[in-house]
Amino acid sequence: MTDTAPRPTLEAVAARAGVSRATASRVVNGGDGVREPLVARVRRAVEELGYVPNQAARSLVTKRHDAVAVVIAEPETRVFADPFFALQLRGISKELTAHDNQLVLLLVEGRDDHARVGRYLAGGHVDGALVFSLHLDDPLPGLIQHAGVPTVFGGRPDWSGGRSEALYVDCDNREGAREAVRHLTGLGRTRIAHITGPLDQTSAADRLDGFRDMMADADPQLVVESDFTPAGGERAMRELLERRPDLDAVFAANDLTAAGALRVLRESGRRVPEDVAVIGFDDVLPVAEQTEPPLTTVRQDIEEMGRLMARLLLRRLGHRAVAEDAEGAPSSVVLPTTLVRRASA
Amino acid sequence: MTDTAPRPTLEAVAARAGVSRATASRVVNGGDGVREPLVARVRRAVEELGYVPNQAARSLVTKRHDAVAVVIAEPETRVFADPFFALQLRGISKELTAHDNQLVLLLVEGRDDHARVGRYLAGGHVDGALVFSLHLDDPLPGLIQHAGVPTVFGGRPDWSGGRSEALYVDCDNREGAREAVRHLTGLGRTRIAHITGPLDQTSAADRLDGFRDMMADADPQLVVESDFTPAGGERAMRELLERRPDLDAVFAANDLTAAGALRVLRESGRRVPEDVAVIGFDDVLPVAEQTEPPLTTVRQDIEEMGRLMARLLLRRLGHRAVAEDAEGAPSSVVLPTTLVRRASA
DNA sequence: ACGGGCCCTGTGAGCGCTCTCACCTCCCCG
DNA sequence: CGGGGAGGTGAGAGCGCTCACAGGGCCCGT
Repeated sequence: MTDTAPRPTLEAVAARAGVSRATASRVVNGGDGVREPLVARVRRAVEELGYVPNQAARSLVTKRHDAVAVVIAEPETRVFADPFFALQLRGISKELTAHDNQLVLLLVEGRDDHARVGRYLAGGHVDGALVFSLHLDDPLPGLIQHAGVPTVFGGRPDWSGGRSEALYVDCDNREGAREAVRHLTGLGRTRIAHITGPLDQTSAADRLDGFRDMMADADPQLVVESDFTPAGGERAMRELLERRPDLDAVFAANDLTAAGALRVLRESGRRVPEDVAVIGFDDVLPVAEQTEPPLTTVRQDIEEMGRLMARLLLRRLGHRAVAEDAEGAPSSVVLPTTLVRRASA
Repeated sequence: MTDTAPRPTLEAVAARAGVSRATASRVVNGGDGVREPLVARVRRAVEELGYVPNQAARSLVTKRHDAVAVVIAEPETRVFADPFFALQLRGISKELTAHDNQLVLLLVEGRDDHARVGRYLAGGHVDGALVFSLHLDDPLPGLIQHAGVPTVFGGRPDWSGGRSEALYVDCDNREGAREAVRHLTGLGRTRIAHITGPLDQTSAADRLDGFRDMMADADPQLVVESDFTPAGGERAMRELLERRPDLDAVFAANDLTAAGALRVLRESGRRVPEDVAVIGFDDVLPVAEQTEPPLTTVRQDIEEMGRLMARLLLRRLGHRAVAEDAEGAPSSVVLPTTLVRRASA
């Protein structure tokens, strides 16, 4: 089956163009230092033969793979409900594609899987890795560190102390949260609740910190931990309503959670935003625009974050075309957030 | 930077174990035909040295890559709103991982991108491809055909005539649609509307066919084309309500569309399911369970479909471990659907 | 007790590419 | 008009692995 004729080699191209393999190679790799007539002849031979370089052979000698692994460590919960990763992936894909790098997707499914991923990364199959969604106790960073694979993290990784040189791209979760609360207080709300994300993730923890920055002496009852899912949002909202039926605003740690909260509020007969103002985080369009009422939320440019992650990694890997538009050593990036006003607050 | 010590080679392992490179290789690849004491010695050497085979060198001689491309050709619309692809990806990832294959993700972003993908596939970087979401006029199948890359499609590809040997995995869209309508008529509904998906996709077309099978002489006004998105669902529902305010049921081509329709119905003051029964398709949990009311829908096992696609491809590629549990030539698979009753119909 | 065969192990070639280095051509300057 | 140098090109090695094949030990049959 699939008995494709053997693909032409550089040798064949060289022969057809009447040059040496070395010259053919030079042309294929940009053609610097080869005189014009030869360049043209080789190019034509490539064309006619439909030559495509054998990446394996090339990697064998260059030790580069032009491939980057994307590690997503949390398929259970978020990935499939939240367009968040999909958007980042898209940004990453665009950037990698633009620089002729491949995207190898590694979905980590469970505890044992970490070992597999570690082995893979250590195996030197890819030039670098883009890693997402680390929980506090995640063994992955350690493994990666050990593997010595250049890495950029999506979201500030949490490793209290040490290894602070890790590169990451994040949005300013803390300031975004402050902005949300500021908006709520600006609306005259005083009994503002916060439904957090899983606090073993820095994004959730940072947002909580931002909330506390503004609400230092609020009733601790007004904060309840959740998990970034709609169902979790519902649960948290019910809990909140029970504890403090008089609350007049809710800052949910992400849009999905807000959607769940909104539903419970409606059930309970509250009007949004009249009785309770609700604000989310992320501005994931299909969610934020489709809630009832449409969600006021803190926007982060997710796709751009993906793009930046890829760009950072490529620079870290010394990719020429990427390095030129930015000098100096690559460093982590924290993007600003913006408040998007819709109807819910 | 990242000046990792050079990774050990097979040569090093062989030396340490006191055997030849060939024997070391045999052990690394399963150890058949090597006597026990040697196997153990080599294994230990591998362990101690932390040896990982160089995939590039291996591929260079075997011409296998143990990597499969996943091509998703529609990032604009669905991928990011619909957990559909994410779920399939997960199934695919699990299956590939189980057989030590890598997943190379190719997101196709536009017209020009097709060429890039075609080139990549033709380049022989991967052993096979899993391709999603083909529109009628998609050039991709042609390119792939041309590239001679073993491929399995997600969803029945549409190429009227020819190339019918193409492998695919799909659910029984037509029968699923019939089942939906059957349920609705069973509820005593007679003025049943259908909001389709984009009709240049076979899944949408097949569902429409199924609808027509049951509603042969329905008012053609009751069918309106949409695009599988919530916003599209809203638009379609409004249109429908204008055309036939007396409709008493809606079969939406997917859950997202149904969610949009539900919202418009509520706005218009209709009660669901009392005034209008609504049924979706897919049973994408975060959507179907979270609508108001929860959505009755036609379930397809999306993750399983992904798993099957991968398995089919692996068999097609002659993967031993996969071939054993199924005899004969691999053939396309059409999975049954099941009706999931919730509150909306 | 001896030869044939089988099983196991090692040797060597070569996958397709890049890269170093030597060589050769031409140009320019003295 | 000749020599030095720069720029262009080619030869050859070798990346790390697998695979065909050769060769050597051991067991069995007679």
